[in-house]
Parts: sequence; structure tokens; C-alpha cells
Amino acid sequence: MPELPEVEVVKNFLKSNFQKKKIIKVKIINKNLRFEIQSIIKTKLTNLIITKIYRRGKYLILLLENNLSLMIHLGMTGYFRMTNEENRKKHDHLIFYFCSKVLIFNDVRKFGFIKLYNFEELNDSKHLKDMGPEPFSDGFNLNYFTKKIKRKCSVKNLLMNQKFVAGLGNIYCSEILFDAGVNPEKICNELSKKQIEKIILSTRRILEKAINFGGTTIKNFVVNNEKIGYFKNKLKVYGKENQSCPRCKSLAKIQRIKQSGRSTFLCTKCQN
DNA sequence: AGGGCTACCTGTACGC
DNA sequence: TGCGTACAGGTAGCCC
Repeated sequence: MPELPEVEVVKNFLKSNFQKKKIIKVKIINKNLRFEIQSIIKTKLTNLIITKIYRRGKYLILLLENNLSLMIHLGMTGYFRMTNEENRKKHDHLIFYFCSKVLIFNDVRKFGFIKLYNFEELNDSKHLKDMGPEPFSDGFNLNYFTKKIKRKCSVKNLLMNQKFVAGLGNIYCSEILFDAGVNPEKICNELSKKQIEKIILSTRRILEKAINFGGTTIKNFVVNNEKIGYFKNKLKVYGKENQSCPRCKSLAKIQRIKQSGRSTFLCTKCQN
């Protein structure tokens, strides 16, 4: 599920409720996520204060006392919910107990994971060390884009590559390229300067809008029991196969194609 | 080196 | 009702 906007929304939720709060206890219900949850976190995290919470790409990072950091990835279906007492659901895997709250990590498909790092090892981890710039950072600019372009790669696959730019996934790549008027199958070394500039602009515009609407709910994006994600109503092409193009109106229908095994939605009339 | 493909896991929707 | 198939926001780790 979660791409950058959804992870940003989760980060804000965690930040406003758990930053500066002390973890009283950790309980592992099922350690078999994508990577096994280290049982050491039960003892290591007990009685530590979460000093800072932030996002890098699609990763959530919790900084803790004792120079520790917790890396969390939500995979496709991971989410957190906050309760006042232990209130279990199917596919709950981990529980953090705080003074008056309980925070539960749930993940149906178990593609998510939680890993403990010493802070100084965090950015050298395999997950973060080659990650591309944040889309909102100055580093994601025309010069960077132009230099990083490799032939033989479609522009959609380029944007999906976390080493190129952090945080974009399957939904937003379709939406961004529709907004930019660029065909997702375009080979990226054939992009004009103008198109690259448009893609950078559209990336920021779409992500910002999605964050402001609380992300996108397709199936099960949940924050604290609430299905939010009103950006779903704002999607222009994703999941809109055979509907008329919102830009050319009746002239063309939205098509679904496959790129690297994943669905891409586009209008072949207005995306060139 | 860098891209493509598959595996990982569970649930849902749809055709027959 | 059941069964088989396709598909779903993720990435690591193979293979070429």
C-alpha cells in the first residue's frame, strides 16, 4: 500500500502521539515478517524514550535513547493502530506499550519489517545506503535527473527505482506521468528537457496534494483504525481502465498496460 | 553495472 | 457453494 504520501501520514500520526514518549514494554506476537523481528528488541527498547520520528523514502525511522534506531517498512499492507488496551486483531505482529497507550503493528501480507540499528549504522544499511534523493529536496533537479538517466529504461521504471528517487510507487508513478503528459513507456534518454522539468514539477505537485488529502486508500490504508486516504477520490488514471480520459474527455479511454509485471494506467492520447 | 524477473504472503474479486 | 485464476500500494536477491 504505502508510498511516500501514506508513509508521511503515518509518520505524522506517530510523531504527534509517540515522539518523546517512553516505551514501557514490547511484545512480539509473530516474528516472521519479511525479516525476522530480532527478539533482542524486547529488552533493548524497554524503558527507552523515542526521541525523534522521521521518514526516509518509504521507511519510517524511530530514533531512541542509547543511540538506537528502529527502521520500519510497511510493505504493502502494514499499518499501525493506537488503542487504550490490548485489543488484538488477526495479523497483529508487534505491540509497543506506552504509559497510557498501546501501539500495534499489523500486516496481512507480512512484506513489512522492523529492524533495530545502532544509529551510526542506519544510513549505511542496505536499505538506505543507495537510496536516491527525496522528491522534495533540492537534489532532485534537472541536472541530477539528466545525469542519472540510463538508456533502455522506461520512464515509469526509472521513477519506480528507489535508487533514482525515493518514495514513489505504482500508484503515484501513473498519476505523476499522467499529470506531466509523458508516456510511461517512453525510454528515458529520449525525454526532452521540458518533459523532465514537467516530471519533476508533477512529482512534487501530486505528492504534496496526496499528503494534504491524507494519502490514498485503495484497499486497506488505515491509520489508527480510521480509513483515511481521501486522495483516492482525486486519482485521475490509476484503477480507471476503460473510463474516459479526464483530460481529453470522450476522445480516449484510459488504458491499463503492464510494465515489469505491474499495472500502469495511461491515456495514449495526451501522454507522449 | 544495471536491468528484469521471481519470490515472499494473504485476501478478494470474478468466471465457470 | 466451490474451485481456479488473476491481481493487489512493497523490495531483496537472484540471473543475465
